Amino acid sequence: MSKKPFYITTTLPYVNSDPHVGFAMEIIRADVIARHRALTGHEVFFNTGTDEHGVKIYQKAFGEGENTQKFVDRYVEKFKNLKDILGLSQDIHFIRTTDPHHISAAQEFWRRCDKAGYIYKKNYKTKYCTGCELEKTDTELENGRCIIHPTLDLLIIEEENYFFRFSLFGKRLLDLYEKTPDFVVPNSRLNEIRAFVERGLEDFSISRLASKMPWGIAVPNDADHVMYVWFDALVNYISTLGWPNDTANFEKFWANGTPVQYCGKDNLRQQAAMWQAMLMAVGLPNSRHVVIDGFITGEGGLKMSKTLGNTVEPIDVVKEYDTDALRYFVCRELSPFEDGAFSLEKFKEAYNANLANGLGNLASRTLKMVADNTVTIDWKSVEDISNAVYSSALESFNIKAACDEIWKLIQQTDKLIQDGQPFKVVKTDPEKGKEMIQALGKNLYIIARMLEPVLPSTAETIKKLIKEGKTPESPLFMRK
RNA sequence: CGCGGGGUAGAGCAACGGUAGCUCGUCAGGCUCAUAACCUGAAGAUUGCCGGUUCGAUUCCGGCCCCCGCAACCA
Repeated sequence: MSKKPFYITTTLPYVNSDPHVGFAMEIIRADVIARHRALTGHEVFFNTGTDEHGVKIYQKAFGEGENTQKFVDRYVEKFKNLKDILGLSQDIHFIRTTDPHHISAAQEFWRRCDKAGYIYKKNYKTKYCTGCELEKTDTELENGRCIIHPTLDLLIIEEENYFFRFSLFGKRLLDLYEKTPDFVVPNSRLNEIRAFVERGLEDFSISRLASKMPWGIAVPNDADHVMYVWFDALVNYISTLGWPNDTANFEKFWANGTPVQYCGKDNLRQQAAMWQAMLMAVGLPNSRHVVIDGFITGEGGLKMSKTLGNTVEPIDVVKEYDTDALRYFVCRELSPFEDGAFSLEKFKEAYNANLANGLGNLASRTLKMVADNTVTIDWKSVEDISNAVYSSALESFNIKAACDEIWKLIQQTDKLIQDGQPFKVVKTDPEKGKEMIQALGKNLYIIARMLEPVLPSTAETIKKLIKEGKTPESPLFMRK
């Protein structure tokens, strides 16, 4: 039986700082979807990587007196380490925008865009603060002045940039949203991007002067310019597949697959509009789904910030609680599409209630009865998951709803034990008692099967214990 | 009239035109297989404010107040 191709990617985090919990959430969720697809007969191509060009990285490396390439090489390792820290799929693809293949792919993409007539040159005005010696964007200004140097006037600098004719794609983008209403998930974000496109699009700049900022991919046939990092970075979604050279993988996973892109809500425009217009410009098929995550906020729903001291480092959480606990929190305790608050207090509460007391305790009590009464669990009979709510939730990227379904079964099984009291029955009517325990064991196996995409290592442990008829040597999740 | 999200029990969330549910916490009872875990029950909400539509609105419409994020060349 040939497997259906399935492609999923995260955005590429920018490597100017350590991986933060928001990206951890994004990639864990993408991993859950990827694992679910792999478990349901798909051949999965799961992409992530690092975005390594641009002025911020150039400046930061410069500021630290380090060679830019060495600087990014060093940071990339931190992102590659996420694979183990977060328990990601072993076969995840990791692309760097400094990979030679990606560089040539981005240049080819540019050429095709240019050839199709969607790139042109024009003057571009920037605001420059002589205090910071930096160009400023409007968001970095207050009352038309630099926040750090409010007494200085800003210099207006004019330079030539290449622009992408984004303005020509409004109609086609709206058609795309119209034709595929689940193109952007959730629906509220589709409305948002539609409203944005309806308001009218402006062409955007896609290059920078190499004399000012050399850390970028060279623009074909113009040594004076490098690509603006957005243009370069977005191409990774297809360069990772080998495009334009390896068309086999591209055809299979992108053109004939259903490419899914996960991203944070700050990336809505880039992923759901700009990138889609770029694809249209070169005549390539659009993505199939763009799934938008909310932000993780700190205590009290406030933006996480170092000064407020409400930041949470994923690696610290994993050190104290383990990978699956973090995966659990991200998948079930945070809203699947809206902002959600992450505090250690909340984390501990959820951990104790649902992993230690809920899942872990149920596994302990069930497995104890199974082992003490030497009951053999007919796990093969429940190998297939036939829970429609669970499956359709995962297919529509509502991981939380899928998890709720698992915890519903955990609760039901706890109640089954309480109501039926098999531990008592087995003493007076062994046959009937064992039958009841057999049913509990099957339930636990179903729970483990459903947990596989979400808590892969815990699921594996439980399945193994059931098959061997053993009890856990130590609690699956120690109470904290 | 820039855009979007939100205001529901002590806290965090869910739901929906027709008795407002869940988790944590609190109180009472039960069970003992289990990680002082598990099960049951109780207390606790005039669903931000005002008006409208309706037999009936928390849910639809209008207005107002408050909170948060974004406002594209910030990668």
